[in-house]
Amino acid sequence: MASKRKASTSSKSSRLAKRSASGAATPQSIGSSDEYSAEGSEASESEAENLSRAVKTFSSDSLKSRRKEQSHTLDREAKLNGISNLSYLSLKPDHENRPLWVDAQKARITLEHFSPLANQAQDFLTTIAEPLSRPEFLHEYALTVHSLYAAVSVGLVPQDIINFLDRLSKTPLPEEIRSFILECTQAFGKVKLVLKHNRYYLETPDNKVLQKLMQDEGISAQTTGETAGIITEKAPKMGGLVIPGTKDAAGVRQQPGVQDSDRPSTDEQDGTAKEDNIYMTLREDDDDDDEDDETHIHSVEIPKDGVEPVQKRCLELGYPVLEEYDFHNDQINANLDIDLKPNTTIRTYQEKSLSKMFSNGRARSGIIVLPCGAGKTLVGITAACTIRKGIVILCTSSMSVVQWRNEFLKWSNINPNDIAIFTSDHKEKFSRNTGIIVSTYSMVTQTRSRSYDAQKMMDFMQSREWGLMILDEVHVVPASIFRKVTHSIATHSKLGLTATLLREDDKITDLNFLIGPKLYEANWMELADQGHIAKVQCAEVWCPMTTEFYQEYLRETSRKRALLYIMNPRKFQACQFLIDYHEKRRDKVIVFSDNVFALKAYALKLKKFYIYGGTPQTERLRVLENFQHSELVNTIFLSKIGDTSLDLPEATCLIQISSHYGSRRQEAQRLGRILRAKRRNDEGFNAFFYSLVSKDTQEMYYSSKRQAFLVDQGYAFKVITHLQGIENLPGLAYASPAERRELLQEVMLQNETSADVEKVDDDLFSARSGGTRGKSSGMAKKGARRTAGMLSDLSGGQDMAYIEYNKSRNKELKGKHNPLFKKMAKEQQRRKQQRLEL
DNA sequence: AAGGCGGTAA
DNA sequence: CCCACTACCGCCTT
Repeated sequence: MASKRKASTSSKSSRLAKRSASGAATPQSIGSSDEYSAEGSEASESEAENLSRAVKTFSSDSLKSRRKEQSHTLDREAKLNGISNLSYLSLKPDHENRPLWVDAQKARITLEHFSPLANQAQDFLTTIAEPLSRPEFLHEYALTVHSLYAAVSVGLVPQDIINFLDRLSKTPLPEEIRSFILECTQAFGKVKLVLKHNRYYLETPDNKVLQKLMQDEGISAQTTGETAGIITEKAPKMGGLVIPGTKDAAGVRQQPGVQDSDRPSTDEQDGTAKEDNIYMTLREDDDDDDEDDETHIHSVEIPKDGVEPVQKRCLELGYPVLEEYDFHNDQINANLDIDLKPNTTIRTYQEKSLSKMFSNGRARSGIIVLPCGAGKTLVGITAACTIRKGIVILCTSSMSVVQWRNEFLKWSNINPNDIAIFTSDHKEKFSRNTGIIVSTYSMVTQTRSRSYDAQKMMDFMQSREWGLMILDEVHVVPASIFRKVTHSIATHSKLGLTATLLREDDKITDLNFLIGPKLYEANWMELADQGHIAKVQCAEVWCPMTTEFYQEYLRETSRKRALLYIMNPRKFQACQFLIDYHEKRRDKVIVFSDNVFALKAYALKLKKFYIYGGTPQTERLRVLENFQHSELVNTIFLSKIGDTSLDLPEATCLIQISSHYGSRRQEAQRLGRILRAKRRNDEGFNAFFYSLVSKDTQEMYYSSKRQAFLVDQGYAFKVITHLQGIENLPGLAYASPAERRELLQEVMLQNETSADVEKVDDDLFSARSGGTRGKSSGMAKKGARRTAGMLSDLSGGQDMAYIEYNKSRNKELKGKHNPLFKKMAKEQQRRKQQRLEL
């Protein structure tokens, strides 16, 4: 649940370990300033200062993470000798067959991923614990209050969890863990919010709990009035409902509408079956235990507008309210005529995630976490096809609104008239008595005056009851405004979808009561191994600062430093080289830059198209279209517009040149842009992800922070300190000190006048002929072509103490000018023409 | 079609 | 600890 994975010391340490392991560089090697001496010694003093700071950063990090490392050491030793360092506990005789280590003090669980039982264990662990890091061999999980909450909410009882851990642990389950689980879970899952016959009920099998809650002023205040009073009735028998693990467990299968062909292929079913066995055996163990408690349920009705405060209050009291929707028995809301198309197949993990949602025959609210490109949309659609009531879908941008609608039409048999779009320029309604509405968060949460149509539409949405609300990119919801959606529209259940359930603030835990617990989180590496998403080679390219730039860097206030390390000529060269290399491999390259100035500067200098916020819609589309289909456009530059709100074509290589904040979410999201890549190279990678980092600057720190999430997902970042052959790249930019000085001046000028961005835009590279903002995106005027010829002048080249990365590359790196430029020039002409005509 | 505005991330 | 700061979004109005 609490996917609040701050870039914790633990992740840092594992990252550091990885860096050293890659053999390219260790933190210590930063200390050797030899590399810089070639370029002038006057800066060396301040450099040394900076270096020692860098070293200090790393070492203090490693100090902080000592605990983690210790635990790793324990694990390693334990693994090697078969002797437990958790020596206060005795190993079970057959411990070798059991894959789990349970650390009672930290409530951590370590899974030996090489164990034959690992797969079964992993499924269960992701249900009951928070995955901290999942590299190749040892996976670490944390048992937390939130993760146990999630476990209970998908239908596990405490004894399930204890039995499971006890069974798979190498040692007898520590008493602390046992009591921790019992303590946490006794209050969880006891209270449910159920919507029956259009009324909300707070429901619990434990009358004492309800009594206790009713004694709370905040809650009783909401339940007085004509609806007051506790109702006690017999609990519905599990009749049509199912428990996790039985062969009907997957909610999708209960639906008669879902065809047999939707079943996973046979080998996939094996996986499910194994998982079933675990559940089954566990169930047998405790079948009798919870029988007596659950024969009666006690409930109290809550008026609609009381739901939100009660929910919040219950959480504060330690009784988080589960939301479930008994859609089978909802006679009030009209059924929606929708099914998956017969030939639609759902992948195992998609089915698994949905089975968490529907395992008891009701729809429970919660969050499903799948990496980009793993088919989140199809999960949402299948959920919609299971519930088959009115559906609201909320997205972050109007672009994805259109995509969602298209996906619905593609995967389901929904009548196009039954699925309506509600954005600023589309205000449709569905024609019949129920249907699907796709909208944006901002449309629904609009605080200021609405246009007449929008108001009418909102009234409509609020006047009726919806079966399911799908919250796309659900990690945005904790923002103060967006969270309004969770109660401004009446909906029986909520499904949050996201690839990266993390934020740099701590609001992510709010999702627990705003939407529900995390029902499922996929393992990126596993999906990559199964071929569902691309295998990505991640690399961090360390670019030393040139002397001139580093001097200014040290002089500047932190505010102005960013541009210096982004515009670092060495970084530019690395970027140029990588683009060249990957274009020759026929890769499609996307270059990301947060900084718009740098974005333009890079793109114009390299004569590539770029898209940023100010680029008009038509031009964006044209550039993307060309990038996707034209042989001539193989590289585009994108601002952070590409992070979210752009429907990007498939790329196979991604280069990040500026990323000066430590946003793990952004990093993951960007990586997601290449997860759909299909083509495979000799080493088995589909795609490449480079982060260009200026050495010995703040960027190093941010970069490691940003990578924390991906590292926890099991990605290894290779450190590259030398791009083999870069010195010989024809037309290498900024090869001469004069050019670099010129660039530096431009950067300094930009820093001076950054207030007046427009002005600088216009004259800095004189790349365009006036016009309003955005019109320039595209390319430099023809004629600015740089020629090779500065190669002899590579005075700065030898100071790059690079280590070789890949020997086999750039055999064929003989420059040949791309006809792209001509084509771009034509394009530019045409655009100008168009502008004149308009 | 463009600018104002309020909103978000970090 | 909170706040930087910039770039971006979508919606509404003109």
